[in-house]
Amino acid sequence: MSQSASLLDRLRARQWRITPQRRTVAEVLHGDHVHLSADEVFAAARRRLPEISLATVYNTLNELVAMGEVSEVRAGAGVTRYDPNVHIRHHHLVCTGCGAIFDVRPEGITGLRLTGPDRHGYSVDEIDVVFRGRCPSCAPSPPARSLA
Amino acid sequence: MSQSASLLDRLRARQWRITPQRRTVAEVLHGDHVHLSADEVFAAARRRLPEISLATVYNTLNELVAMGEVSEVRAGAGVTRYDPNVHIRHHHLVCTGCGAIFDVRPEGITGLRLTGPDRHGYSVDEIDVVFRGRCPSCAPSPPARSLA
DNA sequence: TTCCATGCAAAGTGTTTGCAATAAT
DNA sequence: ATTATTGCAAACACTTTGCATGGAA
Repeated sequence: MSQSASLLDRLRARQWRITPQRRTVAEVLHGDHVHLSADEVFAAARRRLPEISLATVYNTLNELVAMGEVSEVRAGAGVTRYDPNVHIRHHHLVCTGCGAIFDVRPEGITGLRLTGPDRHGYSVDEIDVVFRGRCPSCAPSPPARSLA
Repeated sequence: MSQSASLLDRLRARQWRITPQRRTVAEVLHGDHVHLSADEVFAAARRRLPEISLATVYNTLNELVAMGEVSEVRAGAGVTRYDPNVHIRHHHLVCTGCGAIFDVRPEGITGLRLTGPDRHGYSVDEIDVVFRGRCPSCAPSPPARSLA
């Protein structure tokens, strides 16, 4: 269930320059079911290290993503969240009401693939699957947008 | 291959108030493999109707999405594209190099589902699948981000 | 004639960047 | 001592909004 080494340990192993700010961000991102937005990471980090700046949080998150230690999850329009669980292959279940996210390991995922013509000559590196629906709290069904 | 009725026809059927601006946006969005950003829609619309404003393009796109006649495709960081092909179920193949998008109908998609515990009590309304890779032009492989 | 859509420009988001001061190795 | 990181604030890209004008039905 848990990662073999903490994010921080993995960063040390990479000989990444550890600063109080980077360490704090890494600590905030510790866990298997964490999906925080940059602002949330900033808020949480600030509680432990009041002088940290938002720019540093963004810089750090971008570096973690570039290193492949954290992945970005696009939950919806303009909503980017950061997921430190990059070691266990998984996908996401997103609530269209409140934005809550769960990691999931769907059935049938192994059969997914693009056949010849549909590959369009691409080399496929990854497959992102996002299940969208309503969580128990936002229950009923979509807020029935009125239209036309 | 083609939609039974054009987007514009569908809008008329909905008794949507047709203005030159809305008609132009609908015309720009005509087709099965169209994935334009708001800016691109604006640029194309402007060629036909120079006095159209970007705000109107955004308003119109948002209304089309709310009506369910166009869907938003989140290709990557901050890139929202609009896809008028909402009648034929399909997914997307995105090039991580140039951002090119293709509609695809992957094999094995029907077996995809969340079993009990993984459903977390959600009612699942849709499943988005995005294949990411490199198109023939951006060929090789990822630009190998340097790190640590 | 009534009501709604438009255009404009200003205001909002969320994110990135330049640069001098500062800290990690 | 060297070199990279930080914080700040300004700059950015994208999107939304308020309001008076103009156009669709």
